[in-house]
Amino acid sequence: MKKAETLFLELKQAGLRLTKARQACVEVLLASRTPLSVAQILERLGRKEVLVNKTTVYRELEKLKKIGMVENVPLSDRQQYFELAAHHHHHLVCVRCQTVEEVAIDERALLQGEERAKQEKQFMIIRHSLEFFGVCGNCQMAEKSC
Amino acid sequence: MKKAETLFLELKQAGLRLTKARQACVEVLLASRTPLSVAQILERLGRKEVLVNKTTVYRELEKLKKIGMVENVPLSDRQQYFELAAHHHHHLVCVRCQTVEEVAIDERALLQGEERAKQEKQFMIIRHSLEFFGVCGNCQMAEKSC
DNA sequence: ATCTTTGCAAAAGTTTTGCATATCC
DNA sequence: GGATATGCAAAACTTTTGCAAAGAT
Repeated sequence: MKKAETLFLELKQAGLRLTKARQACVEVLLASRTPLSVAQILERLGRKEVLVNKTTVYRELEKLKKIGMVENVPLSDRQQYFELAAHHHHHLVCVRCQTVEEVAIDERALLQGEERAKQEKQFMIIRHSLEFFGVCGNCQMAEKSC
Repeated sequence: MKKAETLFLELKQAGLRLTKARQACVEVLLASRTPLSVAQILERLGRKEVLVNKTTVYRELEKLKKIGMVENVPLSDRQQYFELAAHHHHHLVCVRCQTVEEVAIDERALLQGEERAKQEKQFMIIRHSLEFFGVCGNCQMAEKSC
């Protein structure tokens, strides 16, 4: 896993200044095993005692996306979720309790799909997103006991 | 492809009444090759001269989802996209012009991922969602000419 | 007749914008 | 000093809710 210092260096190389808010946003994303919503990021910034306005967080994430450090993860249609691009992986989303876990996948099949997109549709693929939706173990148990 | 009549029958079997609004929503989804947002559905209902309130459309889609006829497709984090479950496939999204195309994929790799989720994480998988993001042929050409 | 469905208006939640001020290099 | 970044308030969007009226079986 990339260290914070490495990411900060990338920021400077991309021409972004090293501000408190920016560093803290990156640290929060780096420390999270799962994608985060803006609300979650704000909450975690608060815990670090770095008070940042939500507008700033939105703008910050937009900039980090632009330089390719952060990616959107379409877990929900109501709200954006973000993760470090370095964290890219696939997700297991519980439709009951909304927990998100990671799952390993053989990416070869996806590459095959990307290849087909390139050849048949002249698409230049930038990234993909694969999510599984279901019910986690805990929620299955909770349902049984009803 | 399923015909509208078949779907209407399924509605009745699920205990949903056959109203104008409901029929028209199903027809619009059936006629579309790509997932639709609520705004798009409203617009197409308008073209069919079936005037329906947006609240109704939201509620309708919720009911159709509940009986498994419709699915959410997480193409965007800002707004919901819906498609008939019978249309399930994978998408190629152009990040410039937002066009959505379909792409064929060997689903075996996904099944393998679902299997792993079941065994390692005790997840009961309901569905998956796979999207590719990139730049379509048209937009690539448009960019070159700048 | 009854239960379902609908429309409307208002509320709630998320994201964006404009502008003045502060901060970084 | 000059460009970048930030906070605040307000606006713009999407989605949800409550309730009374209309429609389907």
